[in-house]
Amino acid sequence: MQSNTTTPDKRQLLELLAHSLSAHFADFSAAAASAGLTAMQAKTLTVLRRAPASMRSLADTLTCDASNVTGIIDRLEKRDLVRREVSPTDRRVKILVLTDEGEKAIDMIRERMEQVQTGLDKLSDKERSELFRLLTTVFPQ
Amino acid sequence: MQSNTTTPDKRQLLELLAHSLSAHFADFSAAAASAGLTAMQAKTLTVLRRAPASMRSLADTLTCDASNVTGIIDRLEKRDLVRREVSPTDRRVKILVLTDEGEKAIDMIRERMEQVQTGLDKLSDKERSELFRLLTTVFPQ
DNA sequence: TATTGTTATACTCTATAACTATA
DNA sequence: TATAGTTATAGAGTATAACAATA
Repeated sequence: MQSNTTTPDKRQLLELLAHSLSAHFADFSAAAASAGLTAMQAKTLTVLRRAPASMRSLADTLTCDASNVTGIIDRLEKRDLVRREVSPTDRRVKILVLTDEGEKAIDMIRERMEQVQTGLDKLSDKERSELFRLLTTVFPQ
Repeated sequence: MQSNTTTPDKRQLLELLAHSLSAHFADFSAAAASAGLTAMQAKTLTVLRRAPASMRSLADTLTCDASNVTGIIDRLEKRDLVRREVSPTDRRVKILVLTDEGEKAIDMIRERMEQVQTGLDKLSDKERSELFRLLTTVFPQ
């Protein structure tokens, strides 16, 4: 079986990527909103779900200025989703830890995403592997 | 040649999509910033580059409330990148048209994106076609 | 001296609700 | 009445600069 379409050029692929990622972001925002969170707050919880982090390293991961993280964490801490702890080795550093409620919130959002993103279910195992490989090539980790 | 990796599950694909989204958005924001624009302003110019649109339809395309569009267009119009015209058929409707300078700005950003997104250059024609097909399947237009 | 985190400031984006002018 | 667009308001994210505490 052979495709009868011509190879898409770089511009077409960029437009499709923009559209696809935009759709993904809309879904993520909606999933976050279903837990009463913004996309940025949900992303922050996702990062801290993997491992606790300092304010500094969180700012690097979120690629935003450190001054922004203060406000983001303030709002999450006010809702008992995140806890600030003082580092035992460097008293300047705050270690950010997810509370049990914070873990529950991000796990719920992640489940919601798996329910909503039905497009991925249309792919065969072989196609999933190929999409994974291609995206990793285009956006190296 | 055969891959020795197992098929990624849905969660892994979702995480990769999130990572790709972040990387692409960071690149787009940087490209927009190089023209002194925010990502939202650049996206607005991208939409209007295809065809003029009313405030209402632009709000639908940007998936935000109509009240936001007023401010976004205010700022773009103040810099002579966009022009409001009154619709000849319905005097309530404003038609948004890109100025020559607005066209120049978004074309420059698009060129910058093509230079920056070098990941796509790593793909063969066949891989580009396959990525296009897979993304269209997962995120239908 | 350098780094971590915070505060102050200003701007943009966001949704909601109330308003106007047209249809 | 219903729709298109605006205004007012409040909250969230953003960068910059200045600051205190600690290394």
